[in-house]
This record gives sequence, C-alpha cells and structure tokens, in this order.
Amino acid sequence: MQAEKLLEQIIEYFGYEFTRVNEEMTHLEDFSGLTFAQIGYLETINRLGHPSVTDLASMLKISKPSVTVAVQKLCAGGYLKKVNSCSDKRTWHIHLNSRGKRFLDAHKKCHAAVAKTVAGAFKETERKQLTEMLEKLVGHITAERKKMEKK
Amino acid sequence: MQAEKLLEQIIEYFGYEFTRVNEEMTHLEDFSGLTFAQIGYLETINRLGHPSVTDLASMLKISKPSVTVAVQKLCAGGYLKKVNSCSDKRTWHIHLNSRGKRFLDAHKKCHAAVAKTVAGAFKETERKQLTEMLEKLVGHITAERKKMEKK
DNA sequence: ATTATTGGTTAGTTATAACTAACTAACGAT
DNA sequence: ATCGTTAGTTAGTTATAACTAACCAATAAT
Repeated sequence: MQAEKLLEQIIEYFGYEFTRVNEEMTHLEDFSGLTFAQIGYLETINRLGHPSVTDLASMLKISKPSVTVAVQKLCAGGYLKKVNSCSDKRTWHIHLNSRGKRFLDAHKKCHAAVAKTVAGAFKETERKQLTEMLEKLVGHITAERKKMEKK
Repeated sequence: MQAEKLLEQIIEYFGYEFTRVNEEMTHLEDFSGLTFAQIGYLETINRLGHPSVTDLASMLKISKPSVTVAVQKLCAGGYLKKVNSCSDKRTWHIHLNSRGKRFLDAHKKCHAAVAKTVAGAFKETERKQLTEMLEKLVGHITAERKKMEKK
C-alpha cells in the first residue's frame, strides 16, 4: 500500500482516538463538569498562551459574546483567570488557572497512554528507525500547521 | 526525542486536523445542513454497516429515543434510509443513502488531502522506508482498535 | 393464550452553546 | 475636548441534541 493510504488510516484512527479520549475525560470524576466544547477552549487557550477575548473569538471563529460567556463559566469553575492588560485597560488576557493546567496534563496523559501502547508494539531493533521516521513526520506536520494558522 | 513523545505530537496534530476538517465540512455548500454530531452518526453507521437503532444507541452510548430522532433527521435530509428487518419486524436496519455515501467520500478526500501533503514532503528515496514503517504502525493500530471495541 | 420482554417511537423537558442587538468603558485621532 | 473606534459585557433569542416517561407493536417465554 502507498504511504498516503496508510497515513489516511492513521489520521482516521487518531481522530477517533482523540474523540474517545475527550469523551472519556468529560466523564472523569475530577473534571466531570467539563463539556467537549469547553475542552476545546482550554486547548486553544493553552496553544495561544494568554489570548484576549478578541484573539480567542477570531481563532475559534465565533462571536465575542459567546467567548465572554464561555470564559466566564470556565473562570467560575476555576479553570481560567482573567488578567487585565496594563497597557490597555479594556483588554483582558485569559490565563489557564491551576485547575485548567491540571486538566490539560491529565488529558495529555491519555494521549500519551495511546502513544505508549502503539510505540511499545515495536521491537527494540526497530525503534531507532521508527524514531527517525517520526521525527521527519513531525517536522513536516509542524511546518504544515504553521502554514495553516497564517491563513 | 523518543518515539512516544513524537507519537503524542502526531496524535495531537491529527486530532486537531480531524476537528478542522469536520468543521470545514459543515460549512460546505452541498452538505451545509450537517452538524458536527451528525457527521459522527454517519461515520459510526458507515463503520458498523447496517446497525439497528439499538446497536447505534449502545455503540454511541446514548439513549434509543435520541438515536430515533437523530436518524429521522438524517433520513429526512436524504443521508440515510431505514430498512425493515425480515426476520424481526420490530427492528430497522439503518443504511447510508446515496447522499450519505457522497458526504463520507468528500469527507475522506479531505483527510486524503492532508495525508498527501504530509507524505509528499518526503523524498523519493525515503518513501520505501516510510511506507514500511507506516505499515507496521497501522498494523499495531488496527490490532489496538479491535481490542478497544470488544470492551 | 396470556404475560413478559424487546425494538422502536412520541411527547415533553433540559442544558449547552451559539447568535444579534444594545450597551459601557477605554483608547486614539483630529 | 470631542467623536469615532475598539474591547468586552449583558440581555434576550435560537437551535441542537441529549434526557425520561409513557406508549405501541412484535416477539419470546410459560
């Protein structure tokens, strides 16, 4: 089979895995209040650093009032905090709070568990080759992603 | 870096890609009525073949009335059709209709486009090695997935 | 033959999360 | 100093999609 077809299968599987892990997380004892959409907010905020409401709205392509309300709920839950900008008192920078960080850590561990299982299936002798290949793959992926985000 | 860490990044990226493609599809001219959740239904139905309402409910872990309503809407949109079982007149088998198949084809093409871009970034000389590695990866992944589905 | 069970539906309720319109406060330009 | 713009919020509305309770019809069990 060609590399493209194989990658398609990998994309499909990891997409499915991604959904499953998110689903699992929403049922987790400690974070049971969080919905699927809220997880998306936390991840985007983590990726952007300390975005403003406007930054988040344009990145997620939703209206600012929607962001305001969503952020308010996550603040109330202790996942986020808002820090007033010193250069412009109108803008607020959204930060992950301790609980938000803890959630994302736990979330990452679920992905890591999947990665470990898959990687663990390779023999020791194949490991070096696998790592080399994956390094290139990740290189191309991050380049691709940066291109996408500029749009 | 180790293989696990690299895989984590790949999972994260493809998960993101997965979300983005779904998002894009919902804004597509031809299928603009479909929501994120409905795409999930179509994919699950495609994966299961011709599931009954009960099958779908247990696979998606939602109530049967919810499935009934969701399927009704997708039938009305021409994505699905219901076929009465001949062995048990109470049960209905849910089939993809022509429009549902067309949608999933288009959806798959989006994933394929991503796969092509990533694979295209490899040099011709690296292709053989990449393909071998991916074949093993897919092998482990499908084995892993089968284990999960039995649960 | 009657009763219990199973497959699916209908009706009514609830929560989530998006939207627009209208608003306040802060900033920037003239 | 005033006016237009920008950042964010509040209020009110809407659609989606889940839920339970109650139901019908077909099947299985006794």
